[in-house]
Amino acid sequence: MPKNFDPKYSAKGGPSKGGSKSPGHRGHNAAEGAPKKARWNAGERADRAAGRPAGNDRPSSGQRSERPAYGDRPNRNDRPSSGGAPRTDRPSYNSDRPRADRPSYGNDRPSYGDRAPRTDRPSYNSDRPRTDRPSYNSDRPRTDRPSYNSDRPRTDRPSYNSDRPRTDRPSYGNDRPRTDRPSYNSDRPSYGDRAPRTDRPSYNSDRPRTDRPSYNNDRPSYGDRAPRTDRPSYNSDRPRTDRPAYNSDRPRTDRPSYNSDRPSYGDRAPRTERPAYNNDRPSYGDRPARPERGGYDRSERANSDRPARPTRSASDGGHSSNFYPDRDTKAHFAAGDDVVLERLEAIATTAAEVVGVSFGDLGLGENIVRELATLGAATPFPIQAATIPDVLAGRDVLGRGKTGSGKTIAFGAPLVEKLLENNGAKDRKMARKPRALILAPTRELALQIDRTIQPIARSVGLFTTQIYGGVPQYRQVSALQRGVDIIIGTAGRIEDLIEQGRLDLSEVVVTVLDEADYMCDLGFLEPVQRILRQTKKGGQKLLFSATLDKGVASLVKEFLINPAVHEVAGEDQASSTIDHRVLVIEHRDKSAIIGQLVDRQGKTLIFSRTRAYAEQLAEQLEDAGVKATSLHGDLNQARRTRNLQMLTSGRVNVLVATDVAARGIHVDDIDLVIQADAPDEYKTYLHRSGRTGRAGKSGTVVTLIPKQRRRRMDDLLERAEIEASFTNAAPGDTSVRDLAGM
DNA sequence: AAAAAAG
Repeated sequence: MPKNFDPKYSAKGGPSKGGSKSPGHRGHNAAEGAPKKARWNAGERADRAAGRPAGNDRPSSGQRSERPAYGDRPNRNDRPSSGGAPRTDRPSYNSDRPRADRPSYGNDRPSYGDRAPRTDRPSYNSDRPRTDRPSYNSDRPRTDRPSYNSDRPRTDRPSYNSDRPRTDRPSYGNDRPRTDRPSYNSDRPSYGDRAPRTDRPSYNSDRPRTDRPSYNNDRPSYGDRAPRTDRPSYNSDRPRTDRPAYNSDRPRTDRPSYNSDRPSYGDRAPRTERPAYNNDRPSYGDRPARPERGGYDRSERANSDRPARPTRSASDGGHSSNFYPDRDTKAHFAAGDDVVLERLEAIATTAAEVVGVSFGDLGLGENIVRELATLGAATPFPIQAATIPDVLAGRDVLGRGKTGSGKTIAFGAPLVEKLLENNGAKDRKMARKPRALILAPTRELALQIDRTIQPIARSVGLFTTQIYGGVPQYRQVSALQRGVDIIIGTAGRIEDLIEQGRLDLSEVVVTVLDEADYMCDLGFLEPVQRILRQTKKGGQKLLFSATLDKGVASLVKEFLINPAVHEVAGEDQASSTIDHRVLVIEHRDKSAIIGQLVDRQGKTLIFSRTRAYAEQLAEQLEDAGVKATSLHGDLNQARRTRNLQMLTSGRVNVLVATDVAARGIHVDDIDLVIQADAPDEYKTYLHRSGRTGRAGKSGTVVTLIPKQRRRRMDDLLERAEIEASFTNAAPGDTSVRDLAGM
C-alpha cells in the first residue's frame, strides 16, 4: 500500500506517533501548556443522567445543552466498548470538536491542502478571522444544534417510532422515548429552550423540506448559539495548534486515511453483470437535442420539448454505441418494480488484452503516469485500458466496471490529461472557471473520488475542489474564487452555488457521472439534468457505473453523442469471490442473529433499510459490547465522515449503514456484509454486496429475510444472476455460528 | 426508504 494511502503515515511521511495531535482524540497527547483534558466523574455522570446541570468543571456550560438526552449513551462513537469508561471521553467533548470538523474541514480544501495555500491566503487567518470563523463554526454540529432539535423533532422523530412497529421491537420503541434518540442527534441538543420559534415559521415555509434534518445539523443555527462560549477557547487557546490540519503543514494527516478508503485500483473484483443479453438495440441516431442553455432555473422540466440536436453520423466512431430496446419479456413494468433493464451493448475488454500495455501507451503523459504509479496503479486494469483512449479522443463514454475496479482512474486520469491538452496549466488565469465536473450520488463517494483524482491533477498543476453539502460553503466558494479546474461533488450544493451565482459551469468541457444509473433514479435525474445543461455545450460526457443499464437512456439521449460503451469481459457473479447466503429467520430473532454474526474479528458492514433502524441496531450492538457505529443521512456530515473513518481505521469493526454506503464506498477488508433488511432491487443487492470480496479477496454476504419473503428474494437473486444458498436459521444455530467463524 | 442545499 502506498504511503499516501496508509493511515499509519502522517504528513511528515513517517509512521505517526502514538499520540494524536487532535485534542479530544482519545489518544491525544497534550502538548505542554495545553489545557488539561477534563474528565467526567461519577458525580457529573449522575448529574447528567438525572438531567441536572453539571458542575463548573465542565468544559463549558454550552456543552451541556448540547447533549441533553445523551443520558446513558454518551458518544457511542467515541467509546468502542460500551464497557465502563464511556464518560471518560465525554469531557473531551469540547476538544473533541476539532476532530469532528477536522475531516470536513480538510475535505473542502483537499485540493488546496498542499499547495502554497498559506501564501495566498494570509488574509484568511489574519484579515478576517471572524469572517471565516462562522463557517468554521457551522461545521460543528454541537454548537448550533441546540435550537434545532426542538423544531423538528417532530418531523423525523415520529418516523422513528412509527417506522418500527413496536411489534417487532418491543424492547425498543417503548423504552426509548424519542428523547433519548438524540444519541445520534447528539448534535442537536436543545429542548424547549428555543424560544426563538418566531423564526421558525418562515423557516418552514421557505423550505418545506421537513425531512431534511440531516443537513440542518450542520447549520449554525440562529442566534441561539450560546455555545459560542467554547469557541473562544478554541481560537485563543490553541489557535495555531488545531489549525494545523487546516494549514498546509498537515494536510497529509487526513489525506492518508482518506486515500486508503478507496484506492480504486488494485481491488477490482472481476465481475460483470449479466453477461448475455439481447443485442438488438435501436441506435440513438435520432435523439432529441441538447437544449440551449439559458438562465439557471431549477424548475425547468426534464423532458421539455427541446429542439432536436443534429445527430452525429453513426459512423464517426469506431465503436458501437447503441442501446438496446427492451429486453425480452419484461418490456412492461410498473414503476417501482425491480426490473432488469436491457444492458448496454459494450465493447468487452479482457484482461489478456491489456497485458503489457502501459498507461503511457494509452496516451497519458509522463507526470500522470508517474503519479498513478505512486498511487499504486502501475499498469492499467482492463476498464482503464478500455476507456482511457476514448476519453482522450474526446468521445462520450459509457463504462461499466465494478466500483473499485479502477473505474475512478479510468475516467479521472484521462480527464486530467485532457484538461492539460486543452490549454492546461500553462495559461492558468487566476479566476479560471472549472473545466471538468464529476458528479457522485453521495458526499462520501465524492470525497473518495477526490482523494484519487486530486493527486493526479496536482501532479500536472491542476486543482480540484469538492462541492457538497453538509459543510459550510465558505471554503468551497473561496476555492472557486481562487480558481479550480476540476469540481467533484453532489448535486444539491452544486445547484445551490449555481443559483447563488458562485459557480459557473459554462466552461466545463468534461462531465463525469459516477454511479450514473443511480443518478438517473427518481429524485436524482432532474437535478442532474439541470446541472448537465449548465455545462458547456458540446462538452464531453462520461457515464460510469457497475450496473450501467438502460436506465441512463434519458441522459444518453439528451447529452451524449455516439458514446463508446465499454465493459470488462469475464466479470460476472459466477467468477466472484463472494459467498452469498440467505438466512430465513423469524423476525423476532433478527437482532439476536445479527449479534451472533458480528461476533467475529473481521470488519462487518450491515445494511438497513431505514436510518432509524441503522441507528437503533448500532446502539443495540454497542450495548452488547460490540464496537459499532452507524452511517446514515440523519447524522451531520462531520459525524458521517468520522463514523466511516472509524470503520476504515478499525476503531470499530461493525458499521451499520443505510444505502448511503451501498455504492462506491471502499473500505479495505470488509469480509462480511449483512443485509439486515433485504433490498428491494437487485442492483442494490449487487452494490451492497460489492463492499466485500474486493481485490480478489473472499467475502460473504448474508441476507436476513422472513420466510414470507423467500419467493421475492429468489426472484431478486435471479435478476442479479447470483447463486445463493437459503438456510432456515435461529439464534445459536450452527449455520449462524459458522458464518461468524469465517 | 434513502439520497441530495442551506452564511
